[in-house]
Amino acid sequence: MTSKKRRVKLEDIARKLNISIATVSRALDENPRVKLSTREKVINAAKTMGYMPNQIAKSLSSGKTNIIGVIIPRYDEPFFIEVCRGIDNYAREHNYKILISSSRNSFEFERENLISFERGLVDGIILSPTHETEMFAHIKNIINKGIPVVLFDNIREEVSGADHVIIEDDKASFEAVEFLIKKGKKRIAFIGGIMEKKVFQNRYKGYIDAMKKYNMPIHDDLILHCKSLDREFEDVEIQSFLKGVSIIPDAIFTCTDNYGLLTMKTLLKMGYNIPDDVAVIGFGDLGLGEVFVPSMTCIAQPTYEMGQKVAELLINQFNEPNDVSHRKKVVKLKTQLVLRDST
Amino acid sequence: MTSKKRRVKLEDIARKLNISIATVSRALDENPRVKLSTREKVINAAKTMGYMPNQIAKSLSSGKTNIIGVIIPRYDEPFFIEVCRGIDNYAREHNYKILISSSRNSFEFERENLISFERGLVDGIILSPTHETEMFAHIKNIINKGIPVVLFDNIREEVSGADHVIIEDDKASFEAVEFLIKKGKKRIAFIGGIMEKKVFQNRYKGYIDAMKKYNMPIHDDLILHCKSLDREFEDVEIQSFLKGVSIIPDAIFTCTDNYGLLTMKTLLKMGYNIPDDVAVIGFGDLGLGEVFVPSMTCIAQPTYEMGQKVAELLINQFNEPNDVSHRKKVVKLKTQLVLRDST
DNA sequence: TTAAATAATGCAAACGTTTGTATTATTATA
DNA sequence: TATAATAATACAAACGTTTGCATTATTTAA
Repeated sequence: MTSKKRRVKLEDIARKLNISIATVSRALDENPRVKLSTREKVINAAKTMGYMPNQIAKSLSSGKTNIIGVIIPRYDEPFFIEVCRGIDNYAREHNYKILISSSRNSFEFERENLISFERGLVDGIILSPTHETEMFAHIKNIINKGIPVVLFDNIREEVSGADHVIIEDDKASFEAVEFLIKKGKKRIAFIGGIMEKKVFQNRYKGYIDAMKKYNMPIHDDLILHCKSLDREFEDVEIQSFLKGVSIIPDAIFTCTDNYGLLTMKTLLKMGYNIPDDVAVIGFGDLGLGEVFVPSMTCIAQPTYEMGQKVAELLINQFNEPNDVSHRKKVVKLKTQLVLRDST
Repeated sequence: MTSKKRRVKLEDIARKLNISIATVSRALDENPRVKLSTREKVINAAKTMGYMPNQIAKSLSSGKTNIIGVIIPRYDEPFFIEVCRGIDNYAREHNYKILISSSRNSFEFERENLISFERGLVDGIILSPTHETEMFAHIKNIINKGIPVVLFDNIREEVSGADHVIIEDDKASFEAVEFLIKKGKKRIAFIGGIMEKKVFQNRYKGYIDAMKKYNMPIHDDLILHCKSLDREFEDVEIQSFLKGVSIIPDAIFTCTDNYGLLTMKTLLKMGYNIPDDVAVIGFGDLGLGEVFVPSMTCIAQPTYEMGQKVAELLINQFNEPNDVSHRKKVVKLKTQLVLRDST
């Protein structure tokens, strides 16, 4: 077993064929400057010698890594994974790879991740800010260094120089609540998440706006801003909310799929009939809403498309004159109410 | 707005302080060879000048990228994401990043991904082979080039030179079926996946072994090897299976969480009571088994731990004498039957 | 006070490419 | 056949680090 570990490099091919490294490089690039016969010789030699270009050397030389850095708050949320899938798909079609890292819902980790991406490993960054992220200085800092950035989902503050992709959260929840009202529901409860997240602010706003527009009484008692970040505790919180309400709601608008499912679970266990006693709507429509019995009416987000859009914007930035110090594109994606058995 | 785009590099610091690049490099490395006062001057200058090391140059020079390549068959399966989370966690603690790519359930993509990882961007590779993967030549090829490889989950053939991490699939399903038998179930159905996947072969084997051990009649009619790779079609397949069975089962052992949930959904819609008419067991225990009503008994896999283990093995390989041409460690992880309302 | 020992720093090659410019080889033109 | 034009190739710097070895500065010992 001859342990020939050394990688074949351009130099090896060059020496073997008695030509220069530059010619080898250009031949493999199909550069018309090298004679056809030479090119063929080189390509053949490369193949038989098992040549593989060194990506790192290429990157150092060209100043491009063809890697996109992606920072998401967490892995265990289908929404983010689906966005990543969209990013990956678009990126690969354009010859980019993606390097995902999780900020674990922590501003500090987000900052660290961003800093580590400043080390030249990535050509640009896609970021979904944490709920803890209040100051955007770390992001602006990156932008000032000339690294393209696109933000999505939970953006509390518009950042000059970065593109933004968001969902029409307020409009979506307005419509969902309006739908419940038009169905004749009188006591519509709201289950949302931490108000530090812009998306939850907006979804709450949509709820309030719809209620006001139709002159529905707003009971604080029917409103829960879920504080947990962990499924297990969400469950506990929702259970104690539902068991403690003074007025029994006849519909519940929830701000995530998971809130919706947990709500339905608890309602069923409490003996309520869905949708006759209580109707439930979820938000997201990733995965299980369709499988649950009864199936759950959801606001469907174009999650995969969001990923694609985000990647598209970033890659466009790569090709723009990098002088544009105040680029700022905001893309709002539409949602759709998918009706199922829970309403 | 002065558009100073050029990155600060070691040379800039060196020039500013009138010292050599080598000293700057060593100072930032806290190398004791440089005088404390110099080191401090350098560190200060680096900070005020906003120096960020160039990862690519570092990698080229050191021959290490500190990136681990991960290839999974698909993103939209919580199992793989959870494994990745485990990998990421362990990797980060050891100063590695992970670069995930999906083979999209295609052998061809798997091969392409592997080849792209041969270009020196990653220090090692973690791979979960596709169901299409029959020949392991592409993997052996990588190993022969001296790139450390660890395989997990669906391994049809042991690959000399790579570590393996798998679940005790056969044992797990044996125990689950045994549990059903001891509960007095007489007509236990089986819903598995494509038999090209080793994991499904093993889970089927466990079912058969248990049935044989307890002299239970095995009806082909009660066995479904689901062919779909897509949730939507899985649903259709399972529905038509359940509606078409000649004997009504009193228990169904299913080989994934999703099969289990879809089974329960269809049973409920058909008017059966779970678990009184039919008991159901799922496999995986990621996510929704607990939320469904009734909650689903599952075989729980140590998925996150699997990721950690896989990463650990790979990183260990990095530190081994790279001469070991026939290393091969096989790690089998234990499962646990989690009892819930569906049985 | 000088040689020897040690501490601090600098030089330059190496990592494997790309690419502008210089050089050489070949063909076309007169 | 000499010369201009063009085609093919080679040279060498650059990308930003790391690191073995050489050199210079400083301290210690005699």
